[in-house]
Amino acid sequence: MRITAQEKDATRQRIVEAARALFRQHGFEAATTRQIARAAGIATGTLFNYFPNKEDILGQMAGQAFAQARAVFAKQVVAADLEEELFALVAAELRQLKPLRKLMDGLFETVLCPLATARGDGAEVSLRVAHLEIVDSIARKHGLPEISPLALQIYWALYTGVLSFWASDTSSKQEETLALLDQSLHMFSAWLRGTAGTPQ
Amino acid sequence: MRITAQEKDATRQRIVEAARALFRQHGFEAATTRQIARAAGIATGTLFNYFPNKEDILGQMAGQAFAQARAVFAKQVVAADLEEELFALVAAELRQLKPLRKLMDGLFETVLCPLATARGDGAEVSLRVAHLEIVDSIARKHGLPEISPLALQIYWALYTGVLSFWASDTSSKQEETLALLDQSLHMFSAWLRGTAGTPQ
DNA sequence: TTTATTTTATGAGCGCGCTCATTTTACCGC
DNA sequence: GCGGTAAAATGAGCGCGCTCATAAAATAAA
Repeated sequence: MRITAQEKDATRQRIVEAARALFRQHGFEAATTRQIARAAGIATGTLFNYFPNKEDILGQMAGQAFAQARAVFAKQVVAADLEEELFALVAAELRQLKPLRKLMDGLFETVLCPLATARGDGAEVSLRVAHLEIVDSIARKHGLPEISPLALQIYWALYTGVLSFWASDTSSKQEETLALLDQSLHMFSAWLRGTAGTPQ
Repeated sequence: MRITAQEKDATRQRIVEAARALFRQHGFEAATTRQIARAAGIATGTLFNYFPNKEDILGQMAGQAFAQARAVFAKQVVAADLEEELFALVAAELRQLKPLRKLMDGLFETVLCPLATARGDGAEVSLRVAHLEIVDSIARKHGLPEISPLALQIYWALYTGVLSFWASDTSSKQEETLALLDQSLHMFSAWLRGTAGTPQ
C-alpha cells in the first residue's frame, strides 16, 4: 500500500485544518485527538502515524505561520539598523501568529519553552534554530562579528518573554507587547554593541 | 473527624517526601500519583485533598527551597551594588534548588513558565511575585526609583532564561550558568540605569 | 491472475492524572 | 456510652493521549 506523497500531505493538511477548527472552538487542551481524527475522517491511531503527538499538530500550524512570516520579512525593505530589523522580524512573526495567539500556551510547554535548548526532539528545536539563524544572519549583515552562544541564549530568553507576554496581551493593538519588544531589543543591541569588542 | 493542623502538615510533608524520593528515582513524569500516594500511606484520592495536582507537589518542594534561599540570602552581607546583590540572590536560589535541578522541566510547564503572568492560579504566581518583590526591594535599597512592570517583565524573562539554561547545564560547577547570569544582570542593570531618568 | 510482500489504517486497550459518590473516622451534646 | 454531624479518606471510574497487534489495501513477483 504505497501512497503518493501528495496524498499523505493532503491527509496531513486535513488533520491540521480539523485541529485548527477544534482548537479555536474548544482550546488546545479541551480539543481531543479523537475529535480531531473524527473530523479529519481517520481513525484515532492513524492520526499518530502523521504526528508523533498532539502538540506537534499545533507545532505544525505554528511552523507554517513562522514560515509565512519569514517569507514576508524576506521581501520587505531593509531596516536601517540591527534593532529595527529585529523588531521588524518579530513583528512580522506576531502578525502571522495572531490567529494562534490564544493557543500559545500549548506551544510553550515544549516547542517554545526556554528549555528547548538541549533536548533536541525535533520540532521544538527547529523553530528555535530557524529563528536564531535569521537573527544571526541579520546581525552579520549589520557588521557584527558573530553572536556568541551566550548572547543567543539571552536573546532567546527575551524573545520567549515577548511571545509569552503577547500570548495574554489583550490590549487592542498589542501596543504593550510592542513596547516590551522595543525595550528588549534596545537593551539587547546596546549590550551587544558594548560587548562586541571585549574578549568573549 | 476534625484533625489538628499539625497532623495535616505531617501528612502533607509525608507526601512531599515520598514524591521527592520517587521523582529522584524515576523523574517527574514517570513517577505516578498512585505510587506517591502508596509510598505516603494514603489512597490516591486522598493525595488530591492535599495538593490540587501533581505539579503542585513539585511546586511545594521548590517553594521550600526558594524560602530557604531567601532566608540564607537575607542574613548575608550586603553587596556593593545592585548587580552583585541580584547575582547573590539568584546564586543562593540555585544552590538551594540544586537537588531539584533535574526536575526543573516539571516546573517550567506552569509554575515557572514565562506565561505565569496573568493567569493567577496560585502557586505559580506566588513564586513569581515573591521573587519579584525581593528584586524590587533590592532595587529600592540601591536608590532606584521604582521598577516599572515592563522592566519586571524583562527581568523575569532573563531570570527564567537563566533557570532553564541551568536546568540542563552539566558543567561541573555550573560555570556556564553563572556566566549567563552575570551577563544577563550586567545587561539588565545597565539598561535600568540608562532608562532610570527617561519618562517611562 | 494469483500469491507474496510491504505499507497504511484501525480501534480495543493501557496507564495516566484526576473526580466524586460513598464510607469511615473523630468529635460533639446529652 | 450513644446517636448525630461534619470532616476527611477511599477507590472505582472517567476521559485523556497514545500504543500496538491485527486487518486491510496496494504493489511486486510468479
